[in-house]
Amino acid sequence: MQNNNASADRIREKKKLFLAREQRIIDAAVELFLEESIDRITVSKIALRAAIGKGTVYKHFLTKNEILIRIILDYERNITQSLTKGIKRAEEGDSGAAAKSYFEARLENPKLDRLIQQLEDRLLESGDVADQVEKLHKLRRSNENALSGLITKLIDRGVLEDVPAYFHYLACWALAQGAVELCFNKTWNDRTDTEQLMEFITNIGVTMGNRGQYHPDDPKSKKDK
Amino acid sequence: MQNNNASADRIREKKKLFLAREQRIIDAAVELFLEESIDRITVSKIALRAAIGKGTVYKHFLTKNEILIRIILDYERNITQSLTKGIKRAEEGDSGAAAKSYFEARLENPKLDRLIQQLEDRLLESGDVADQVEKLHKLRRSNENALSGLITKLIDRGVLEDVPAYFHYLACWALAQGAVELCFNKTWNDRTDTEQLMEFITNIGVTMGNRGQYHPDDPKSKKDK
Amino acid sequence: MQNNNASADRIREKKKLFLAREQRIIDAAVELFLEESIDRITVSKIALRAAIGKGTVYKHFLTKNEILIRIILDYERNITQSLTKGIKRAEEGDSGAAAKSYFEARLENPKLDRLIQQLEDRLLESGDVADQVEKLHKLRRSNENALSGLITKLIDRGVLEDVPAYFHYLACWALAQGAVELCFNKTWNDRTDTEQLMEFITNIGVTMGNRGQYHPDDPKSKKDK
Amino acid sequence: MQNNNASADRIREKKKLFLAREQRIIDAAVELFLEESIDRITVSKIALRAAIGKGTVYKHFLTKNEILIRIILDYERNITQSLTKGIKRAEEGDSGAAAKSYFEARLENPKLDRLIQQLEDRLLESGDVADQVEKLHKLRRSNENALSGLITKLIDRGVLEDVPAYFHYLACWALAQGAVELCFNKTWNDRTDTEQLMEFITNIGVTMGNRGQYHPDDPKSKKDK
DNA sequence: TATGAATGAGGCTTCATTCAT
DNA sequence: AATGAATGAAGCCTCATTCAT
Repeated sequence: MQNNNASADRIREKKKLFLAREQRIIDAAVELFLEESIDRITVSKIALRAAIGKGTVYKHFLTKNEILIRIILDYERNITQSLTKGIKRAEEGDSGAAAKSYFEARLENPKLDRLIQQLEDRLLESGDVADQVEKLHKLRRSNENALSGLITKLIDRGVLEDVPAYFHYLACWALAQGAVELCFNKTWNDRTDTEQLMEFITNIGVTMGNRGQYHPDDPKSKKDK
Repeated sequence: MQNNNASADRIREKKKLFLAREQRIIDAAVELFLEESIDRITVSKIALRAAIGKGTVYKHFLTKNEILIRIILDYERNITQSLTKGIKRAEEGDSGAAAKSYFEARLENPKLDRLIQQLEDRLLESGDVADQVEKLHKLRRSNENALSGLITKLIDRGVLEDVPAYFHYLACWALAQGAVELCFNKTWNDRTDTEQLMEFITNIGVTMGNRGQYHPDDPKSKKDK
Repeated sequence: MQNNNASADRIREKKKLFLAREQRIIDAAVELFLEESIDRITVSKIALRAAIGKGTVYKHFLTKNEILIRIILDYERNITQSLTKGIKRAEEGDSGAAAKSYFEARLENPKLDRLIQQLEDRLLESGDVADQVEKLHKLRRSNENALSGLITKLIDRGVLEDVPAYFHYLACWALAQGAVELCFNKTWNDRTDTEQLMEFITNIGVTMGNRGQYHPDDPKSKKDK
Repeated sequence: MQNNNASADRIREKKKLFLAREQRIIDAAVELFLEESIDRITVSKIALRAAIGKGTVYKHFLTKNEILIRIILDYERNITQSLTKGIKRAEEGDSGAAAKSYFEARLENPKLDRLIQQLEDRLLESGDVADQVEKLHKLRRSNENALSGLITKLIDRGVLEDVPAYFHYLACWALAQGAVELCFNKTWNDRTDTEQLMEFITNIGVTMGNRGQYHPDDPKSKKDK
């Protein structure tokens, strides 16, 4: 009995170590990706940074791409959490809270957010890890569902423009995506007041799609304002 | 005399052929990039598609990256043209025309626009062709200057929010950038009504930053609406 | 404890194997270089001859040139050993021993010696591996220093002509260099008595620079003999 | 008749231009080889420097190697001339004149002499242009013959050691070869008094092989001195 | 006749992945 | 179980030579 306990403990202990090491790999990879050009990060370098053998990496991840998708998923889960909180606050009355939370989460560490986008580009093009990618899409769609209800209510209450709910959500996503890109585009990123600019954009994100701004097929819409 | 003319003609003819072939290389490259993962397009494949020898590519471009930057510059010049026309119309009275032109140009062929962004990412990370990249940035900054005057006037006339002119421009850039990304992000691009969505976003782009939507440091700003 | 020992043993064993393989690469390269034109030896061929994968070569040497410099250094170290012994014998009384040892070492395998010279030419022109080349020069200069003392003594004893010590050393180097070249110059190397010729030259090397043969600025010097 | 003359003139004129251009190619090649690493000189660069089209080079030389062998032959012919004069003077009484002329010719422009050696290395290894190489060897052997008579006389007169005549010639060649190498070997060529060193070596070349310095198979020979 | 654009074989190097220890 | 040496496919680029104009 005691033996069983002891061995069970040992197994649990090992599992914990194993998971910790897995996290070390992920962390090492993210660190390196943030430091240097993505193309120049090799599995060797990741192993070195994680202070384990190259072969060991392959005990945790079947391919290099599995590391990438894992990084992306971790990040997306983080975004989801923030968004969930925002939705909750929005349902409690603060109509812009969801969008705000979303923007803040994505702009909190724009460099990382951009990295994720780039990893995603590489990954989707490569074609493998299709099942993992599907997971990512499911996660995002679940966010969408959570939002849809909220947005529909806001449309009903006349706060938001009456277009399909996901128009609002995706416009928001697009602006956030672009804002992040903006932060790191070499053409623009020598501005000194990035912070205020991001605030400006966040505000646009929060108010865009509000009623009174979009009047399809109505040539007089502009006069209405 | 006749001889001179004849030989001059021949030389001109040759130059034309040479340039035509250069364009064939570019076209072949773009085609392939649009068809398949960027990483998987090799100089060999480009040459094959352009129906020329691999070595010939290097008569036209010093390195593979020079092909990429050339594609990007060609595209950016195209955008610039559209924008210039839009600015002109805006100055003739249609205040939203510049933003509209810009969005339309970038969303006309979103797949290509997205390709350009991705090529740029790759290129900047690679580090070489720095001088060509500088050209690109100059082109973009010249666009910015052209816009600044217009935006300033619109701010003075009270149409746009009173923030630094480039806030408006960059917000616009960011939304366009994100919209393009949206079109091809695998998570979202199975929608059927992408066109209307893009119209929705374009409209946001045209109206965003208009007065009455952004009230920094004013907690009551939302009530004002 | 036993485990530790066992694993330490295994590690040592591995290191030995690794070094053995490195030597195999070197040997294969030298073999090939001696068999065929230097230009035609590729990394692929070396790997093939060493019976390893092409990529493995790069685990041992950063570039192809590193293989070359390594061959050169190995050879130069060998020469240094012979020379050191010769200097020792010279200091024990046999005044010509140093020069003799040097000539014998370089003429022992003239084909190899010539290969080394050619590799060096290629290497210096290529420009990289500058630091390794510096090592080579240091090695040679240390030989020079070892000789300088000896030569100075011989000058003091009136055995050698009173010119800067390195005149003697470098004249010796030059003759040896030329003798090697001679062995393999296609114009001359169809002689049948190369061995006696080399003996003749070695003797010149041993006696050249002896007093009574060089009288700079002294028009009567020839009469003195 | 006049027509014939005129056309003959034109043909002669053309031939002259053709030969002049051929020389331009040779000169351009030598210039470039002296300026930069041999490997880095391409046919393109040579044509550019000679201010003609690349294709035109191939009207004059069947392959790149033919340019090399031509440079070598031109140089060797030059050496031959100097040597011939030296032999003449030697036969008029100045016994060391031949060796002296030879050394002076080869050390007059050591950089060029070394280039020739290097080109020869490249060429012989490459295997083609065998017939041209044969020409080179013939030229050298004819020099040898011219010398042999002289040397035999000097041996008979007791000036030179009684060994096969070509021993003397080849020892001389070897020392000259090595001296040139010495001038440009990176390990040694930071000396400041190269000129005196070369004078020292030339003197060795002139006196080496003189009677009284070489006593094969005679253990007492050293005491004789 | 002179040209130079076109060619493509072939070189060096990188790196994800495997597997014996 | 962890390791890291070994692998070889695949990429980019060079350049001697050809040939149509």
